[in-house]
Amino acid sequence: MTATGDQRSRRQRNPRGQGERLREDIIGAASRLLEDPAAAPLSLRSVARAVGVAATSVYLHFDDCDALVRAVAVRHFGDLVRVQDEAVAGLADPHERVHAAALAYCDFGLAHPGHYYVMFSLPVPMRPTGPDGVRERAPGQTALDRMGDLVAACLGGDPGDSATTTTTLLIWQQMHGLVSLRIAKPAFPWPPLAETVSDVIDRLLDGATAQRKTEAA
Amino acid sequence: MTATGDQRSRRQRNPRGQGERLREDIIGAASRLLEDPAAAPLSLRSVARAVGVAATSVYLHFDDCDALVRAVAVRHFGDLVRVQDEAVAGLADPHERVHAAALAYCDFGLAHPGHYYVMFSLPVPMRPTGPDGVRERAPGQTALDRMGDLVAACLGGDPGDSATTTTTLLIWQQMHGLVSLRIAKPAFPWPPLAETVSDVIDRLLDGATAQRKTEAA
DNA sequence: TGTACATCAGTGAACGCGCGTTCACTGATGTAC
DNA sequence: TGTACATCAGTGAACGCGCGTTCACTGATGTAC
Repeated sequence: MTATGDQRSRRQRNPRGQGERLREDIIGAASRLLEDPAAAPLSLRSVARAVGVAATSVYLHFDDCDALVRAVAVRHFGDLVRVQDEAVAGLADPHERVHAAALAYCDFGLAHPGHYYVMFSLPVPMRPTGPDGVRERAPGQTALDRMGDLVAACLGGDPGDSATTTTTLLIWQQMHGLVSLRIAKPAFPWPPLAETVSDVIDRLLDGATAQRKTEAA
Repeated sequence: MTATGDQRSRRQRNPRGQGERLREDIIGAASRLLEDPAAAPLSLRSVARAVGVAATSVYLHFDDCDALVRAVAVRHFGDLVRVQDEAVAGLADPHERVHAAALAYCDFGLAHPGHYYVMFSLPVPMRPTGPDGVRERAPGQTALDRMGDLVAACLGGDPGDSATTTTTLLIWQQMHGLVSLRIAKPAFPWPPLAETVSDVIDRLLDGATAQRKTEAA
């Protein structure tokens, strides 16, 4: 119980040149408020209250609530990529690597349902154009590309070929369906997670190799 | 342009004994307001305005906004079952029937993204207990059971056996992932719908028969 | 070394709005006697 | 046949609340001369 543990107290002003630290604090507080997927929608004032700052101060770093939510999503997309990278780090077998990455994805989503919801379900467009009107890279693209590399290694193809991209998309859709349904319907009698993931990844990968054989014949 | 087309006009009171018709009108108006998944969250007052009725009149039929949203979801779960039944009606081949039902599910979700969102993504619990405290049947259960029957016919098993329920769940998760990601990420370069559905349903069904062979050997 | 000025990192009061919820009320239509 | 009463299907004003957004302001810290 330190003094900084009291979120309602007024926070001390940052020293000169450190104004960007408030930006990070705001993203952190918004992230905490978004942890519960069933909580009330985020408001500028609730974030300001959680940070211990005047409501107007949020405007110093974010145009509006959507911009803040996008920043939270971007931060957690980074976390997701990191978690998946760590999950496959010690593994050599390509199949094992795909299984591990898929399971890590599901674990991440189910451990942070509110953040997962913000990343993949909230109808807030992901900054389709940058400040110069230039189309930016979608923040989740890196996670998908990583999975594409793992699948390519598994199927013995290039990350860009048709079988790989198709199978990668199917895996993504499957993992997303699994996670978001478990979040939305917690009362449903879901089977154990690891078995389901292992089973379905095998089916999707086997389907790709079966198609390759048919095409070759 | 009839007089009834003006949603802002005050509506005429129902005749005696027909008070339940307002309930249907409220559900209809709420459904229309929920059509756009990116629209503002439903409010009692917006619904009352759309129906042309005083805000307090909504209370005559619904305890709160969540109860109304649940009623909208239940109505559309009924539509989903109907659409899937129609899709398989003329088909005899068990594989074709699963494919048709899966495609109908996706078409339904993509044609009504806002309603799909309310049914499967909104964190409003689906009336977990009835008025007597008795646990009620989840409104989406019928749709899932129907798919279970189709899959059972395809795999040559019972609707309740392990291979069937597992495969049915995987198909549901895949369809849900496909639909909800296309709704949430419309800018992504998605492949043609029918081909994707056909491909992945084959992979998931083939995986089940492959497992059965392995177990038998 | 002093001092005027600029910049930085915010603050605080005020606004109008839509919301959920409450309360007493209304006016048409049926029904008992 | 008349009339008092009950019921039905709503209405309308009012409340307090939290919200996004605006505007001018503050007070500490640096910097030019």
